[in-house]
Amino acid sequence: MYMPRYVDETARRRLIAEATMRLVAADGLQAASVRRIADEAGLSMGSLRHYFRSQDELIVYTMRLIRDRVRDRIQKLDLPPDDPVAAATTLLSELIPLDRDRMAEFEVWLALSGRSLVNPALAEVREQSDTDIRRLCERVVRWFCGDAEDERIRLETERLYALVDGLALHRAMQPDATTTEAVVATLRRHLEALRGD
Amino acid sequence: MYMPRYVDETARRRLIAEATMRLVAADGLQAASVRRIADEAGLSMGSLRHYFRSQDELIVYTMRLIRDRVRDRIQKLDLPPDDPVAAATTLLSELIPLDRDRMAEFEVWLALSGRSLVNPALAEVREQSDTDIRRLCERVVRWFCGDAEDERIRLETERLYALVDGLALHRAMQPDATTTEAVVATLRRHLEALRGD
DNA sequence: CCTGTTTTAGCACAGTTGTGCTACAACGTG
DNA sequence: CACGTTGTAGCACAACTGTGCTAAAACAGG
Repeated sequence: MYMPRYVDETARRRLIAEATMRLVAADGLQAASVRRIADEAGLSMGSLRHYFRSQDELIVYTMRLIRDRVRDRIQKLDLPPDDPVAAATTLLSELIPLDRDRMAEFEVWLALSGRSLVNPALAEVREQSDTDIRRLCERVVRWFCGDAEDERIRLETERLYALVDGLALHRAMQPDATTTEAVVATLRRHLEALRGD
Repeated sequence: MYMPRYVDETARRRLIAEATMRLVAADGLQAASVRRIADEAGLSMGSLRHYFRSQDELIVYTMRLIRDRVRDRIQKLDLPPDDPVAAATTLLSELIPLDRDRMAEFEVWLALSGRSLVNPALAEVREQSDTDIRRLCERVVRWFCGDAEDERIRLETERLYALVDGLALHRAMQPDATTTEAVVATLRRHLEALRGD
C-alpha cells in the first residue's frame, strides 16, 4: 500500500478559490463560470473538476475560505488591554474593508452573501460568520457597559453590529465617498458614546 | 397622422418589472432570464422585447422602479411635528424591511445593488438612492443636534445612515433572528442617545 | 523496467442564455 | 372596409453553461 501524492491538495484548492475571488471581485459572481475560473487559475477544466466535483462545492469552499481568513486575522490581533476604545477600534476595523485587498475580499463576500439567500450551503457559512461577529460585538459591548442588564446588552450588541456592517457596506459600495479616517472616527464616536451613558 | 395606442405602455413595463422582482426575490438575480421573466409576466419573449430592447434596460428599469416607490412612500408619510423621536422612527422605519412585502422588495434591491458594482447604469441608480437616504439621515440628525458644528453633523449622519443600512441588511439576511420590535427599539435607542448628548 | 495511483487535459452533450429577425394578429382612424 | 401603426408570438442563431466522460501524462513504489 502506497500513496503517491505529489501535489498539495489544499494549496491547489486555495489557488482555485483565489482565482474565483479575483473573477468575482472584478466582474461579479456571474463571471465565475467553471471555464473562466480554470483559465484564471491556469488549469484545465478537467483538472479543476478533480479538486471540486461541482461548481457549487467550489463556491462554498471559497466562502468558507474567506470566513476562515477573517477569523484568523481577528484571532491573531493583539489588543491593548488597558485601552478599551483603542482595542475595540482595532478589533472592529478588521470587519470593515479599509484597504484595497480587504475591499476586494469583502465584495466577494457580499456577492456570496447575496447568493446565500437562495443557496442553503452558503447560508450556513454566512450564519456561522454572523454568529461570530455578533459574539465579537457583544464582547466589545461588555467592555463598555458590562454592568448593564441583559436586555440592554442585547440591544447595544445589535446596534453596534448593525453599525459595523453598515459602515462596511457603505465602504464597499461607495469607496470614494468615505475615507478610512472618517470610518474609524465614526466607530470611535460610537464607542465613546457607549461608554458615556 | 394618428396614434393607435391601445395599451398602457407604462403599466405593461411595470407588469414586467414586477414579474422580474418576483423571480429575483424567489431565486436570485441569476433566475431572471428573459424567458423566465416573460413566462412569469404571462407574455411571450417577443412581446417583452417590445417594451425593453435589452435585458439590461429591463434590469435598470426595475431598480429605478423600486427607488421611485421608496421615494413615494417616504414623500407621503405624515410625521408628527411635535415628537422628533416618533417622527424619525416612522421615517427611518420606511428604510428597513419590516413586513414581508418590503423584505422581498429589499432583497431585490440588494441583488441589484450587488450587480451595480459591475454595471455602471445600475450604479447610477444606487448612487442617487444613497444620496437621498443620506440627506434624509442628515435631516433627522439636525432635528436632534441642529446646533452642533458641521463636522459633528456629518459624523452623526454617517453613523445614523450606517446603522439604518446595517439594520436593514440584518433584517433581510436573518429574518428570524430579529423582530420588528427589536429593530424599532434599537432605532429609538439611537435617536434618544443622539438627543441626549 | 512495470504496476497502480494521481493528476491533467479536453471533448461531448444537452440545456440555457440574450438578441436579431420575420410573420401575423389587434386595433384606432380615415 | 382598408390602411397603417402597434402589439404579440416565437423561431433562429451563436455563444456559453455545468457536468459526464475518456485518455493520457506524471509520478512513487515494487
